[in-house]
Amino acid sequence: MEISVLGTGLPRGIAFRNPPLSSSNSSASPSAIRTVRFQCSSSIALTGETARTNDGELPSGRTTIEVQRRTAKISTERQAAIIEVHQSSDLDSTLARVGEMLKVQDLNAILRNFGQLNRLQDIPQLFIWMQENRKLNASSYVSFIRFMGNNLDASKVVEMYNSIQDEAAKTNVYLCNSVLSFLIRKGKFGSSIKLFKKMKDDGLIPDVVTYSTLLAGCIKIKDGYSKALELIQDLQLKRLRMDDVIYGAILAVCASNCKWEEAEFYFNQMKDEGLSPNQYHYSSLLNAYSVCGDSKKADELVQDMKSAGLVPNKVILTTLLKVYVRGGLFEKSRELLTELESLGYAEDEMPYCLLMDGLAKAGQLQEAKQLFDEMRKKHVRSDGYAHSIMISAFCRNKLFDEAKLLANDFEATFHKYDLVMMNNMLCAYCRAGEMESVMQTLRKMDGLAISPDYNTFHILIRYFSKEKMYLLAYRTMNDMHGKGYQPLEELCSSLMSDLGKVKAYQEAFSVYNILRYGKRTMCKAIHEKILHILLAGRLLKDAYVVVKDNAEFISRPAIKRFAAAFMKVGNINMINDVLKTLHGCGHKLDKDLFHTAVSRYIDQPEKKDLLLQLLQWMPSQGYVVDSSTRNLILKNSHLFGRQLVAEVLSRQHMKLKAQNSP
DNA sequence: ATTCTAGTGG
Repeated sequence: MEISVLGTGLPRGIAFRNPPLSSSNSSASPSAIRTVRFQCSSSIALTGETARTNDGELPSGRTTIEVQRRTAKISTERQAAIIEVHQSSDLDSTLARVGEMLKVQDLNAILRNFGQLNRLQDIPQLFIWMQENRKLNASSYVSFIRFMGNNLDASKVVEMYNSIQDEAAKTNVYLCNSVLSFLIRKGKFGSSIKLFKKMKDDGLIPDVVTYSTLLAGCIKIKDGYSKALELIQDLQLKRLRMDDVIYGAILAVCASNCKWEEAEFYFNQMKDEGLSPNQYHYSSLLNAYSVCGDSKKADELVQDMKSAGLVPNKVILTTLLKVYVRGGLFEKSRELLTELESLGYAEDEMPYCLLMDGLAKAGQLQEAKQLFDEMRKKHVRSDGYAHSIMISAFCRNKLFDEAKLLANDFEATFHKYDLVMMNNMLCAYCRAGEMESVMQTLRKMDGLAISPDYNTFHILIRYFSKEKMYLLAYRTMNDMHGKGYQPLEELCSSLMSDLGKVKAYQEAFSVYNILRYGKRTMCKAIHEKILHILLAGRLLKDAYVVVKDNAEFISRPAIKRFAAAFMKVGNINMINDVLKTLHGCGHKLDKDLFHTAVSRYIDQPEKKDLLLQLLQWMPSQGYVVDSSTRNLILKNSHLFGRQLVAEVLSRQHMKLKAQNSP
């Protein structure tokens, strides 16, 4: 059974990978014919009699002869071994038995066939055997990455690439391109650039495909345009010519970075160089026009394209719709949507979503809802985006019950979730006050291993705060911070106050620190705010840190409150430090502070050294104790050594006289 | 023999 599947599977594979080779195309290039020849030989090697009887699938006579000659070269044992591996139910033992006989290209052919048949268990098993037995080349890696695709982890692929010993494979441009492309598909643009540099150091000579691969990565990153320019520069330095795919990529980068003028520039430049724009180029330029909502330019471009003999396809017309929507031309958008419907281009939700979202954001929520209902009545295929748009639109317009109903409907209808959808639903449930649903959604996220992002955390912290669950809000914020997200200052500030109100002083201080160590600039009033909270909680050591670091932003009365509190109940070992610091910050210390400090020392005579230090320091800064404090000291001078006390006090007295005499 | 370019949601 599998043999016949293979026999028809391969030629289809060729047609898919190499569109110009389809049977309708009579002008295949010599190199293209080579491609066919090779594919057919492996097809026959794998299929034996079956494919040969199927003459209709084979190309011209000359090629057929070529195929027969090649087939003859393959020993019957090898053919048998290939078939055996392919049909094996226990790959490892089969390979152990007959693997020796197989050549790398045989194994590669089997690997590709496994890929085309989507035999996802067998691919890695065969590949690992090939690795362990060193029977693989660049092509093997390429096929492995291509067919395992989404099932591979980015870091694993990098690891695999780094562990390649074979120098030729390691700098093989196809293999490098395919690794880079894989990383970019996984959203790891940074890693791909890093790896690209390393590959070049190791001897890779990049080609235009390498550059179009990397350029494609610039589409989805911030500041992608300047990164793209660097790549273009690099490419020109290497004397590589920009081809149509490169132009397609840079146009897409321009569009996604809101650079419609630059897009126009590249579009004209490619025409000047004699390249004819295709649907990709037109659609990217159109997309660039959608940024500025310039429907006039867009209409002209579509005309231009038609005169060039191109028929606007689904993507072009959908992008045109996007331009109209961005331009606020809802009448025209409606008409175009109807046209899309009649062309069969509105079978899934995308064009509806574009218009719906545009309407909702333009304040026409009712019209958006009508379109949503209309879309559902027509049973338009949906992955839930339409729901997502309407839920967030309802939330924006504070129609939380409607949002909640739609979130419920989503859960009942769809069973595929992503982070954005989860955030949307959380937002709806939170704003509608549905605690049970909130918790359920969180559990669901956990189960699906969808990790929360910045928005998720913000939604939750706001909600928990609103419900007066401040400690939960605090724990959530801590979690957020631990995951590397910096919460908004206003959110921190209000949570800090709320925590203070429920006497969670330590937690309030943690929130303050999250803010303080995360941001360079913050509202100056926040320091005084946390100071009051810390004083209320008698967290004087922490309060001292705040005062010391931010004295310039704290009002005089607040500093005084802090000083008084610290003298009264702060750590006795730090009293002198605190006084010196406050003085150093330009705050004049009043007599009551010294009185309280001295009383503390008298209560704990073992700290006599600190008292003497204080009394010695005072006159050097122009301070003297008042008479009641002086009497207090004298009364207790036996505790500290009469002689010493007398000396320091007389020094203060002389200072006082010196101050008063002129 | 293998690598690359276009349109949605917070």
